[in-house]
Amino acid sequence: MKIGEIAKRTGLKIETVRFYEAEGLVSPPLRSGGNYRLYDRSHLDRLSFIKRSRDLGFSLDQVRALLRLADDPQESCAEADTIAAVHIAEIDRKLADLTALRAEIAHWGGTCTVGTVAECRVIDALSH
Amino acid sequence: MKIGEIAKRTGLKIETVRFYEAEGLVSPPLRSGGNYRLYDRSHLDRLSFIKRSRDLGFSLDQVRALLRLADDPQESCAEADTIAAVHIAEIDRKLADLTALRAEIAHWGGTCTVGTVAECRVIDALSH
DNA sequence: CTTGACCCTCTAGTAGGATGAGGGTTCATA
DNA sequence: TATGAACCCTCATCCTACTAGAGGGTCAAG
Repeated sequence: MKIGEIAKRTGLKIETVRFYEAEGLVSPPLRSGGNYRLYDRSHLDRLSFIKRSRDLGFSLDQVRALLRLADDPQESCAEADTIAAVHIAEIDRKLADLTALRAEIAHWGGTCTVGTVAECRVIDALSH
Repeated sequence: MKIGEIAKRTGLKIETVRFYEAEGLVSPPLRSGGNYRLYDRSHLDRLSFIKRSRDLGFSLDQVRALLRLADDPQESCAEADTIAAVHIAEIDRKLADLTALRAEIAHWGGTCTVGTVAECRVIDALSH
């Protein structure tokens, strides 16, 4: 299949598929006579794996490591577990940060649409 | 005061202070005979405002808009309210995303440190 | 033979800085 | 007077993970 179809099937953009190839995350596919990339099932699997990992918030470096592991089924699962655990910890930290942020901004009280900036709670909160 | 001191007082890095100047968020300060930047109280206030806004997650473009408003106290508060409301909505969206993510990853079950990649729940979940 | 959909490479841009090279300044101390 | 440490300067390059655009080639249908 050509790049447009694999993009549609994986949910990636065409440019992103090419980008992943340039980054070495997928091997360069064969080319047609007209120099078009021709993908097969294994590319589809690999790109889907990447897409899914990215959707779950793993960084490209983490994806790289996960792919390396997935490529070698004899390898121990420990490293994959560690990557997942680190990622969960990151998510929890971000959740805590955002929750605190939301609380702080919400604490400013409702809107104050009627007044001028001079009495604006938003500007005031940022100034001190 | 020189850039090192204002950086320490605002909690910004020296490079970031210079970056904000290059971006037009703060006006260029006076220079000493030796070409050092010399800041005064107004710079300190402005940079603190920026730092606080950034810490609360506003983008530099949002900060720019907030600064413009803060500079003109006669202006209506409505725009500042809108910026804050948009930001809260963004935070809520991110919170929802991260919560869903966390649930999905947690759903993989605990770790599987003992096995090989072939039976690894992490790799398996990413493959399908 | 042309039109439109698709594909190619290469370059540059995005946010918000971080890092480093290669220098100049200031001030206290030897 | 020299010198060393701490501070400052500009300019260029790098980071993540793409995205957009220029300028062109390919292919099938009508």
